[in-house]
Amino acid sequence: MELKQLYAHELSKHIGESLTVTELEELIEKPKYAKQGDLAFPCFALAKIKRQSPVEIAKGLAQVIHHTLFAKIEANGPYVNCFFDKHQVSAAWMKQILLKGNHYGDVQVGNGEQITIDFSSPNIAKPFSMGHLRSTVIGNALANIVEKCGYHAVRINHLGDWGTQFGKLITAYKHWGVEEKVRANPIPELLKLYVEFHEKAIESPALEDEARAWFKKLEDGEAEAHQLWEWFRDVSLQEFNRIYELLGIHFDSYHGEAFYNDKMERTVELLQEKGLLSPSKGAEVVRLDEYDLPPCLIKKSDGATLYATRDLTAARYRQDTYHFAKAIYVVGQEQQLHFRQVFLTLEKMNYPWAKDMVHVPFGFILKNGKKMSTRKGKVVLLEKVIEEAIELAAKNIEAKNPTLKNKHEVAKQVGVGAIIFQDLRHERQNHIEFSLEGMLKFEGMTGPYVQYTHARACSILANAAAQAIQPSAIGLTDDYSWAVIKQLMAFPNAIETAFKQFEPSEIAKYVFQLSQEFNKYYNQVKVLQADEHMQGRLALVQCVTIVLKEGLRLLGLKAPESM
RNA sequence: GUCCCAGUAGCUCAGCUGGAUAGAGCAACAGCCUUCUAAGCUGUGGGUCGCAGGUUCGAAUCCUGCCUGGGACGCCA
Repeated sequence: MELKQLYAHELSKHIGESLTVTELEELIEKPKYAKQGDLAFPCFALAKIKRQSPVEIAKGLAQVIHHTLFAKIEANGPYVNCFFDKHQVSAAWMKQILLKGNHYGDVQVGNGEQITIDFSSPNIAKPFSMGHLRSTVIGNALANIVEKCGYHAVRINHLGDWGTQFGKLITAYKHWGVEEKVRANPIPELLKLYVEFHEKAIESPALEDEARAWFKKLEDGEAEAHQLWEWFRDVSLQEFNRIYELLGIHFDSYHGEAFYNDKMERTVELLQEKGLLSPSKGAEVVRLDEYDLPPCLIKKSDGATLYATRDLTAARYRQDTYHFAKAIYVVGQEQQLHFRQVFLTLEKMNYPWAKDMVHVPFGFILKNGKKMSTRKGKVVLLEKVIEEAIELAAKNIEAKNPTLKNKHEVAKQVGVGAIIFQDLRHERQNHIEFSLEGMLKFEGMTGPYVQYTHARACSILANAAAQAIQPSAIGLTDDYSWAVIKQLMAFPNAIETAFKQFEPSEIAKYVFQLSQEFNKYYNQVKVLQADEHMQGRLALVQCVTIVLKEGLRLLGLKAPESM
């Protein structure tokens, strides 16, 4: 923030060499209360160096600091509080936002380098549950944020499309499957078959052998096995795509586990060549004793590879293909150990890019304080919840704005927005207690609240345009505008923090706060009132729509102009 | 047993690299629509910041120990 630099610079002129400008900048903070100004410099550190009372130092500094952009410098106890010239600063910032439009807040840390983001990654033939929602929504937001920061995002859906379960699935299908049923209702049918297999296998263990045999055939590329596998994969993907479509999320790659099958051997060879492999209880592992970690398992005792092998292979493939500057994995926190092992193994393989691997873990969705179990069939289906949210949004529109055009589209945007926002407003590491109620809430800290704020603002702009009134970045000085301006100024900062911490909730919190300030403003100030400040107020409103829309976009929400 | 994460208002959560009076949203109660969309705004009540020590001018924030909850810990992913 340039004003902070400016303040640090001005302070530095009177402080001398005891603290550098950057040190000062780090000390300067944003006061808690508006009465305390726009920036505050606490004098404790200085007091220690100069062996003077901080209160005295503050008093002294307050008297000597002057700048045209500062309206007032005030000593308040041990703090030197700085008040900006609202007229000048607000005019300048509004002008900047209007000029940059949706590029306001762009942060140039990246320079077109690629960042791969591995997220969503559902398992074929299994329902898309609430649990997958987190990875999907967080990953997508991170991809948007990363792009906002100057990188190129590669969205990768690492599908769970391989493994012994396909042997079981094929076996079950051959015994009890009906093609038409699967075709009509793929995932539920396939899941039913999968469950049936497990039930029957308890009584007739021969099924397990059969399943193993089918999986072996699949691995050997036998025609029928491969054809069935491909079919299961296709129909599952079609269902997933329906959900991605609803959520407005797309991927650049669907290379899942199966894709790496023929590339695994090379990874094992490389590990061998580098002398990292050691036998252990019949298996092949990479020891990580020096890190005080359990070994990374590469090959089972029967010679088959494991998921660590697959992740190592995928990492190498992605580096070769995309030359990523960072490779992000949006995967649940229960896999933290696994990723540490994989990343350290890459490091032992001497890949310089091993340091660019990052696991972005997130908490579970809990039900009654416990992890939701897929096994017990008590899964809540995401699609159902989305549909319910859309329906509720439609009902609201009917009640509150029945003449709205494209009702259906808006209902979709609002319903989906509620669900995405409900997830992203929480810090990703925290567990989330599953709450249908929470996802179907449109008031308070919700997506619809922010969308509604945006729509209200748009409505003012539309009314103004109808009267041929143009916004103009004229300075505003009242407290309500100023609160909004300050919030607008904080946008780039929110983005930077979100990027540095891989934390979309920073943006969610930000757009909510901006909405709050704007709604207060809206309630207190009549924008379209013909006086000399009207065009300035209009500019403020327009800035708010720009920033809200862009913030929502980063989170993956649409911003309808009316609702 | 070892390691990781969390414990703030009745509920769900903020609180930035320690700083000035502990903050929202739900829920409860009381107000505000002849005026730009009331999916909004205003007000009231509600907190030993898990417990105990320590670091210092100052700790919800940093360190140690303990308690509670969740998770991970070799052939599943």
